[in-house]
Amino acid sequence: MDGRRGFAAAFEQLPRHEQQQTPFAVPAATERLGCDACALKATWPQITSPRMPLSGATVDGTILCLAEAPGEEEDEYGEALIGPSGQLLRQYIPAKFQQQIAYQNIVRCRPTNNRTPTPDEQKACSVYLQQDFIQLMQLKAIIGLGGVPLRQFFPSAAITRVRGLKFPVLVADKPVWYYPVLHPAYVLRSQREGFESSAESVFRNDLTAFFEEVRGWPRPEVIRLQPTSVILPKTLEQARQYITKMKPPIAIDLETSELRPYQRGAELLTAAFSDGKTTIAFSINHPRGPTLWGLKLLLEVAHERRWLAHNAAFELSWLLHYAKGQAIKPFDDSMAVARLAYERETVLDLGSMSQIELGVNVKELLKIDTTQILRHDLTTLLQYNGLDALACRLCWNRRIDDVDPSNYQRLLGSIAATTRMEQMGLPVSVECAEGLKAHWLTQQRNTRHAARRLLPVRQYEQDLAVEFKITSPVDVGRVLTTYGNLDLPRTPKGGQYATDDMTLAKYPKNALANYVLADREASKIISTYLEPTLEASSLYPDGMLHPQYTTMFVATQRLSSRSPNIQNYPSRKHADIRKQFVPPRGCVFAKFDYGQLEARVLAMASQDPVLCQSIIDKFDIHTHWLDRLLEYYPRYLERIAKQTGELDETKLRKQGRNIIKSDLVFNSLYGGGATGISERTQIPKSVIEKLLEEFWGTYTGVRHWHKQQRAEYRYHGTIRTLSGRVWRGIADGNAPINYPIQGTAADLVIDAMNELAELSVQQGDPYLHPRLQIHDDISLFFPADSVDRYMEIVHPILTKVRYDWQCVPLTVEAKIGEVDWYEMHDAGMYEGGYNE
DNA sequence: CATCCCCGCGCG
DNA sequence: AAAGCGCGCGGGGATG
Repeated sequence: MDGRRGFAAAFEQLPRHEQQQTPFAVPAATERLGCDACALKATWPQITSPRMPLSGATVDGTILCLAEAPGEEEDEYGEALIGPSGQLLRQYIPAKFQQQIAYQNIVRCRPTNNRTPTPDEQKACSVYLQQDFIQLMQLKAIIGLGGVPLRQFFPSAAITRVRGLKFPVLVADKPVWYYPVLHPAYVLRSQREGFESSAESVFRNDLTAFFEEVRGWPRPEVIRLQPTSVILPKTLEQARQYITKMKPPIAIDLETSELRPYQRGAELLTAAFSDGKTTIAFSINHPRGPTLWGLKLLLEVAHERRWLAHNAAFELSWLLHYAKGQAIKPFDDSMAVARLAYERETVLDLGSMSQIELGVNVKELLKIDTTQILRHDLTTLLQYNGLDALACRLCWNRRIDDVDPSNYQRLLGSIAATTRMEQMGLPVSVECAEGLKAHWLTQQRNTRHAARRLLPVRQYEQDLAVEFKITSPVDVGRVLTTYGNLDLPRTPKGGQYATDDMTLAKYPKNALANYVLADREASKIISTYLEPTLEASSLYPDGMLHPQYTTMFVATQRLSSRSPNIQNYPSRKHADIRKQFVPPRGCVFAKFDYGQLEARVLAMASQDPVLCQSIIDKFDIHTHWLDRLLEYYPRYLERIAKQTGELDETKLRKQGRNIIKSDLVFNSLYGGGATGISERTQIPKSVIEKLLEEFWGTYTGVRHWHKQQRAEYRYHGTIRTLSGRVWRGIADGNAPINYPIQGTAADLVIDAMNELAELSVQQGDPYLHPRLQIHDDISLFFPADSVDRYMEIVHPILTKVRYDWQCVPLTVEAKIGEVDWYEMHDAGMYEGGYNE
């Protein structure tokens, strides 16, 4: 033997042809007590234990630490979790628990080079695991290390998403808790000299929470969800009898042919109601059995009873569509409950939530392909529909008491507001989009044509006998380096040549580099910003664009938008793309932009006296820091002049101020450092360092708050907004600083958006309803003849003081667009109050 | 042909 | 250690 020991080394000594096979590949080995690897192992005398026995508290253990597979030490000594990973884990086990813990791996042989064991290998070893579970009579909880054991119990989940959340599982027919944590080997890999990585603090915090709480956990319970328990009433009267007995909120689940009722071809197929005890499902307009009463019944519930759904935006959009203006009762949302209770933006789907709350994944019970929904028979679909409603209500019951009411209400409000916003849609000008598209297509043709005539491109095509694709970063990188003699840096990840904007802009005289940039500009504008508008009329019979908002899937709980993403339409260069969006006849665009919202929130969070006072006094800190920079580095404006060709002193200062604002002031306030700032601004690092010393000497309160945020995340694994929302994800770098600011800012805007939306519904006035939300920008359509009146209603709501921590005022800048979303003129700056 | 990742880039 | 953060989308290219 050489220095290496164990099975892997033994394997490497096998003749080559035997190595070719995957060492552990096992065909359907579940009945055999063993796999090829074990058989092989037994033939090697130096391996004493052909299968790894349970270790630690093997008989009366209440907790099982379950890892993936043995490493080198485990393999040699035949004991689980004794190597570096095991040592890291054991470090965090409190002394009083040590006698109660058993240790085991899913797979019992060491995979070559510690590779992940294959599903077949895992399956083969599951027989052993079953024996261990039978042996552990007192087992209460499993601490699952990493993704491999997790997949045995929760196949659809990702470990980084579900870690730190307990859920019930059945082992040897007995329910126990499964508590997933990161794999310690992953933590070790992410470790660096001198301080704790975010993976390590997450790992430590998850384990600490487990040992603090496990004794208080209730007995785990796995719920049985029976498809046959779903009642399928035949008549309206029958159905009504069940519903009158249901306790609110009544969970509603709908099956439809399209996501939104205003899409072309949208059809409401079936519906289900449940109160957690009684569950009914019925057809509405399913082609294999439409009912005349289904829709009527659905609307009766929506109009008369408090209801509930999982991701209520979906059900609400259909209810609003059919209610035709009649009021819908308030609702609950089990997904919103999960969003707040799980303190993360992941594992919120009903399948995951039911696994976590009920110990059973409702989506695994009846396999329905929702993209081919009409292929399933009606009864199966109704049962599936009913189980979803049942699971929704049961999950809601489990967690509703765990969530903060005001944060829950805000989330529900944003669901209602965005759903109505989506439903109303945005009028577009097809003629305008067509004109813009024609212009950009010409642009694109010209650059592509010119690029192909360049010598390096022709040589490249000739030598490699391929067609040069200007849209391919790989092609561009190769041509520019090999045939164009440029020395391009590599991308951090894939090691390809970097051809991004910043890099190519360094070669302003290189013709190909310029064509590439021009082509990217044209392609992006055409495909991302013009084509969606032109497709709107085929997707939506009303001809309007209906971008969809999400309220729960962003870490900070900002909104996000898709199909198309209305939140990233150009606003700086080529802002005229926004001309496609026009107000309805007789209306104007009214756009409200919060001024320096995040800086204000940082002032509220840090209570930094200098920052707070400069905001209250409307002192322009960006100009101040530009002036301070010029003190250290007088040539700065000259340098900008050289780059931009700007000669006017005032304009030059304005340009300088804007660069300092985004690349130095905001960058620093969000945790950026001298290296990055120097790189972006091209100001020498030594200058930046001196300036930053002064900067942080000024904003000591902010610096202290930064430290506090990092510390809270390290010690508790949590990040929270001023409104008390908690996030528990894996945060890298400066997220603990950025998250509370972005999240709090989002809350303030969403509060205002919700209030406007509710007022609009209350007063039956569509002009009070927000139509667009872009983080710190809310737009509405005002009647052209009453702009002033609406302005006076809207701006106080936007700048209202809602929390005691608002120690500086909020401001909004109003703009009015008579013809479109591009040509806008100033319509006032409004400042709200604040708490002294 | 579908799915995934990478790259690049628009917004706040 | 070095690091602003948060998104969605389109195209290329590899993979199965």
